[in-house]
Amino acid sequence: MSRATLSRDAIVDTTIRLIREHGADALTMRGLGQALGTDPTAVYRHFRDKAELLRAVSERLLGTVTIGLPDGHEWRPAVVELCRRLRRALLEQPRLATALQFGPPLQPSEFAITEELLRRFCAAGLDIGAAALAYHSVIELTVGSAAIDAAMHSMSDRERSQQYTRWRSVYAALDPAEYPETVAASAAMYRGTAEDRFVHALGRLLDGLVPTR
Amino acid sequence: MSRATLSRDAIVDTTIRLIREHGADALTMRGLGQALGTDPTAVYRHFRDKAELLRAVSERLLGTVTIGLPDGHEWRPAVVELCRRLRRALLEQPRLATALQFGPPLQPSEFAITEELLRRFCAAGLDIGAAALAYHSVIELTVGSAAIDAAMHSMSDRERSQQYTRWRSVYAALDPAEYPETVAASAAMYRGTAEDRFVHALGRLLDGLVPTR
DNA sequence: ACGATGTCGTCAACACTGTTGACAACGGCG
DNA sequence: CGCCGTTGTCAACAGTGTTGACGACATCGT
Repeated sequence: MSRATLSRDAIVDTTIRLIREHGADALTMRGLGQALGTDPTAVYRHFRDKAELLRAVSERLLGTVTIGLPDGHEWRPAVVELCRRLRRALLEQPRLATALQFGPPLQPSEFAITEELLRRFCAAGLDIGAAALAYHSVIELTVGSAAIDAAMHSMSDRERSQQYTRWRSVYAALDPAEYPETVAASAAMYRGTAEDRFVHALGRLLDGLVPTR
Repeated sequence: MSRATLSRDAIVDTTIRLIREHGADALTMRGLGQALGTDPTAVYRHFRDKAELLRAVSERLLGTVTIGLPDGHEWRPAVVELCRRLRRALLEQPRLATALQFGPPLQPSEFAITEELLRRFCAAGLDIGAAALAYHSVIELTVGSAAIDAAMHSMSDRERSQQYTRWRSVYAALDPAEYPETVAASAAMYRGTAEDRFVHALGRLLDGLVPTR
């Protein structure tokens, strides 16, 4: 049992790996210690508590969102791509959605995301106030899509499609007298991937936010 | 120490009260038992586990969403009002957002919400497939707005506005060279109430979802 | 070169969580 | 009356995040 030496980066690495493999809820300090090959409490030499560790994890995940974005003067593909990436990052860590509201020790990567979105909306012709509103709107949609899809995200493609099918059949089996539209729409519910549905919703939201004069 | 007799309804009542007073995270079975004046484990005679109790809580909260909705042939005010109510219900129990994805023992009140939204979208002239997409879009936005606002919701009005102000000053204090738009928009960020911002976003989303031919 | 200093992994323990099984008091039924 | 199922009580278990004392190690100043 060699005395492995840790670092913040190494801890964040295996934390993300564990979350990817077993889900965020299954992340435990003891399990983390075992995966690191050290005593669980060794992590506390590098992070004050679990919350700070998770903040570092979110910072790592959010850091990849804004890099290498398409840089043309077309605002819309850039916004869509940024939101897709943000959604994927949020999906990796469901609690991250609520952790966004932790008050003014904000993460640098969050500032980068905010700046990028505001810049694109201004480039689209919105004044600064409308850009701020658009920013809030887009973030809310993205967070919501990630939150709803979070539970399904840990399943395999096969399981997920099975789940969607089961879902649809539940809708289809409702009493047509009480839920006529739901029964009629059952085949169309949860169609395609969750990301497809999100991109569609985002497109309609952008249509409404940036009127094509 | 009189042997108080419980019921599912009474347990759900005080559970909601505790969540309202101390937040959902602070809800513990021992605390619940104390508030009920019984042994904590007595709750397990009425609910299999904490998850089932929370499902009953969400069913109770979601049940109020669809009742007494404005019933004219104008679809838009009805959709907005329903989403506002849904958002408020979700705010009361943050975990409820993710709990929505718990698979086919769905709650009756969820079906009622789905049916109502689909009906209104069909009344707005959408075909059934577009109505399903609109349903998903609107739900995602509502859940996201609730999730983001959840942390602030437990604070008093005074605390909340202080928090918003602090937030804005953090944005304003950023390096203008690196984050020009954010600094410029700082005064416009988090303006008004969170519900105002949500209603605005929902309006723009509906504009995009239901084109005015 | 060597002792001091501070970093960092280890171990035991604490307070807390949800949950279970044995026990007993109670009320309704034959 | 006597039985029995319902339901509150109690002790206990496994698991969680976290803390403080301990000790090995590397680094640094003289």
